[in-house]
Amino acid sequence: MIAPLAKSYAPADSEPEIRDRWQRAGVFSARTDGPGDPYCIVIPPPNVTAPLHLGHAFNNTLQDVLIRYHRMLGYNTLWMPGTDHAGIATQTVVEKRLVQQGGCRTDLGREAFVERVTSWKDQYEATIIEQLKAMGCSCDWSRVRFTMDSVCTGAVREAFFRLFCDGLIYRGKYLVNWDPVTRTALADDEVEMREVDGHMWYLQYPLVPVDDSGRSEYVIVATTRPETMLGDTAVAINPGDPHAAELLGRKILLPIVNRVVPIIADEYVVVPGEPDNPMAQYATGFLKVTPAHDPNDWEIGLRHDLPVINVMAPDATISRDHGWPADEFDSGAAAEAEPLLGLSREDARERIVQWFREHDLLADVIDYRHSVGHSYRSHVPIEPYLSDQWYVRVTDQRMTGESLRAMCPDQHDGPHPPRADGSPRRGDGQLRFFPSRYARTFQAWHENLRDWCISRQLWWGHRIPVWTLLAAEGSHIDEDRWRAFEAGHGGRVRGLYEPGCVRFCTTFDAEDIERELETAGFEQDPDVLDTWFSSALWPMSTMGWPRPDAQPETAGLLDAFNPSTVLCTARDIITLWVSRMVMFNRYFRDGTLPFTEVYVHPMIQDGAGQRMSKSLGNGVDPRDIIHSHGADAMRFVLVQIATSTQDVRLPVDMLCPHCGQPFEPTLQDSPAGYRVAAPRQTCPKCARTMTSGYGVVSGLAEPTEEMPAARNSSRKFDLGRNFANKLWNAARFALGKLEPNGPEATEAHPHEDLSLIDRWIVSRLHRTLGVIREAMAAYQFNVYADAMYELVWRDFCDWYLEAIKPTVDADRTQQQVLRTMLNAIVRMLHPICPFVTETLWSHIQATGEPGLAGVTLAAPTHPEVLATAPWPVVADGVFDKEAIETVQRLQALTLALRNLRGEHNVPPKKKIRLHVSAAALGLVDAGAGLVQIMAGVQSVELVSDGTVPEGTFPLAFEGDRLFVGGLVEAVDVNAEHARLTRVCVDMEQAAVHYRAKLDNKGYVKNAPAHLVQQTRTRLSAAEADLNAARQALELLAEAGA
RNA sequence: GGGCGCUUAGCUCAGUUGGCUAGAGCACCGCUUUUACACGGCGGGGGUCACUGGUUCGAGUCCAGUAGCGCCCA
Repeated sequence: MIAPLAKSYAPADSEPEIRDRWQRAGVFSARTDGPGDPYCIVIPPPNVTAPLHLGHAFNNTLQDVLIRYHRMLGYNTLWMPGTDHAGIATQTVVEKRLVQQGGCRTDLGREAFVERVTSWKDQYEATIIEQLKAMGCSCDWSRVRFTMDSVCTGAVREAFFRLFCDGLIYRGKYLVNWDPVTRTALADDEVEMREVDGHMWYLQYPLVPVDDSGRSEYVIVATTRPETMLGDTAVAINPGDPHAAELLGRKILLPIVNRVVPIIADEYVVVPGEPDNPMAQYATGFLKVTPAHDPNDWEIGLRHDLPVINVMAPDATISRDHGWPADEFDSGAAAEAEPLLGLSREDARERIVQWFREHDLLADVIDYRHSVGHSYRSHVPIEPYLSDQWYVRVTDQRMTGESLRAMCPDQHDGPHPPRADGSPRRGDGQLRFFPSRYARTFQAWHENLRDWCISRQLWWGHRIPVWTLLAAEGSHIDEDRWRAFEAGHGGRVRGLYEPGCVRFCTTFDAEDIERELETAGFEQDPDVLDTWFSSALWPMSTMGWPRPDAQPETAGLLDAFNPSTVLCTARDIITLWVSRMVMFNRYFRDGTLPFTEVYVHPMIQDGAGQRMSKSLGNGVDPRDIIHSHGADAMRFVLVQIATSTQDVRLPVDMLCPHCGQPFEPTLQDSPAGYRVAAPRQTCPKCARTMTSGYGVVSGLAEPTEEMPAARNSSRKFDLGRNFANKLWNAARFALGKLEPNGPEATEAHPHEDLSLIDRWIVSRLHRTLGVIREAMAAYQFNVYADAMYELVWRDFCDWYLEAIKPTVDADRTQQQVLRTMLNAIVRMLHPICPFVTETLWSHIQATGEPGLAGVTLAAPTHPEVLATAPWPVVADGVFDKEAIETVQRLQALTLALRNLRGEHNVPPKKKIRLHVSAAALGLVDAGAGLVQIMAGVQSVELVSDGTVPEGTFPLAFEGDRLFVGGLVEAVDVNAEHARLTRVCVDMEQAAVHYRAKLDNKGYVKNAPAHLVQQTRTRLSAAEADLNAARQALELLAEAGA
């Protein structure tokens, strides 16, 4: 019925069938009325921009481990899957393709373009889901969400409307990262900082004279962007500057435009010669302030209420039409600026510098290397550009205060900010970070928060649900009429009335109102919302908020699973995302948190230590690793490298698609300055060519039949593959030893009746379960993986299976221990390696009932599905300290004997003879044959003191002298002399070390008594072993003489 | 400039309240194709725990400083 196991584990033969089994059984679907406490994880939704790479595989593997582990522990689990529309990123990739094909977004039109992005999204959403399934993720696949599907859209509309009604959304001026080529705003993370060789220009600005003495006075400002001087509205000086007192209150006559601007005092200005500030060497003490074209100057402008003069058009040419006061031209003051109009930023800079030079106002120019933000799309420098944007007032105490108050008190530095009404609220103090240091990042972010600009000049995203009517030139808007309109629609629409302008925000499902508005001449805002707006709602929107019962798949979810248990993410997103989810969930759900724990895991880097990224082209597709090593191997290694401190470097190989050989790819520097695999690669084995992942992503090398895209791999995953195979073969062996058991086998096997090695392995099982329990409570994934490696490979395979080989065939009780151990091990490994364990499960089930006194392995809810099996429970009484200690001593003796065998090159099959003292004989007897089996010992005889058995070598063990015979035909005196000398040196060093400790009066006086005693014991053991080895050397000398 | 990390064997990394002569995997060197496994078994070599100082009976671990690397924020 069940085919015998193949000689080695072949993941590709198992994985598809196992996935089908899970799918058919439907065991990952959550039930809101399920038994057990809720345990819920909401997936950080991957972008639909591109397929997942190993960084995502890492993130999701850890989530799956948590989910599977808690499912087996009996929690009512939900892992909510889904994807993110990723506004600008996705729009950019699609637009890039369009341009490559000779098209253009604006030619296509908004609707057709969005359709195109949607089909891209459909493709990659499917790919991502397929990747997650291939990895074995046990998400609830009946509930997949997308940030722009109808349910999530409903949440976005509701949230926006409520914030709008509550006065938390407003419209304002904002400096955006403007890309003048594509004419859109960019998010901060889409701006690439690049080191640029530029200049620092020192410009002289004349002071407006205070008297008519005719004396010329100047201040000198330093700038890297002289062209922005056209928009200067002040010159700032540090209030601590010695010159401040005499200059404050004076005015500057701005050259070229002849604008009179004040000298103001601001702390931001760097004082020349200031120690510990590298900028001080370039500073003049005077800062030109251009609020419309520099973010820092914008802040200064706000502080001092300065005019804002924008001197550029959206294409970054100099223009008088976008905020430059007309009277400066009308009066003729700015006449000298007129020739500059229409020039590009670069040309204007040249002309302006030339003007200063000609007028003898250019004090100096020096070479200056600095970092400048560039558009990652058009690669031109970003222009900070003033425009109208929508904001969320996150600085409001209802937002940022609630977020800070959510932090658990021991992770919050100082007392929580008080709530206005002083009353405690649900969710207060419940949010905890792992590792705890990330709480500081979270707190610092909120304490320095600025309002959140949520509008984006894009087409792909949630369109802002605001309709605007502007009064026509010279006419008025009948405000009363629109107030009546608002009142007549029962709270489904909300107005914002400004002079010459009415805006309406509508709620979800208000298409009738929207049509009415459009008929009346209102236009919907063309912008879309920042992607993070919908992401911030993700823990609620996926569960159907605000109308969970409107569709069957979300009914009841919100009450059952919000707050979720833990959010798993990398640290780069704590501020952008975690904070906003906390603010929104608390705001909209009466203080309820989106999750109570945040686990921040390390980042996966490539072999050069660079972060793995979709756009960089250094990402490795998890399907490549699944192909080369199997999903379990990948997962095991990922879990094992999930430590709490270090990012993980992953050297990446390429696999030749022609001959299948792995090799290290040739690297080169990309234009953005990263180490990447050259687009075209040649196989060192077969000399044929292929394209790299970077080649494909960058478009520098299109894969063809002769030059296909190569898969990646990494030797890092060999460990996992070997481990899965090891388990497979251990199971194969064990299954061959197990006779089907009858009802009698499920009877209790009293623990004290078991043999030493059986008690030992069950004790190791008990201890391992404890280690895993503690590790998982603290999110120490690597400890879990290492504990399983140790239990399976070292304890179970190396010792237990070898030890029972001579006895297990005839010993039904031992078979029951073996059956129980195998069953427990596959359960315990299942969360990390679900495929190989699930594959073995049916075979293990077929051998009968597991279980021992004190060891409970309850039946799965679906007998054929290991994923539904309960976690093993081992009673504390089963732990046998004596068995652990005795086996440890026997292992030490075995190791000493193996070492001796190794030194003398004794063939594995050759048996040796052991002559021991009474004390050692007791130990060997307690082992009931363990040493004999493990060290290839044929006979053990008692030897009386002082006699040396014929043809033997002495061996120091626990201070005793044992003798080993049958090692070799003829004694190699030199080799043995060398070995014994080495033992003497080792033991002497040890003795010296311990003696020094004990000679230290402070140690004996202050250290805990048990440690001092331990040191004494170790000293005497080392001394005894040293003596034994010395005597052996003497004997050897006599024998050699 | 501020914040958070990191520096331990040739490589990639563990080492949780200070306490075994500092560990693992890979790589390397021997031996080994033994009826679970060569994706294996057995043995071995290999480290001034970045550097300097301090606290302590005792420091890879705590404190201060120095150097180098990385990330986040400005």
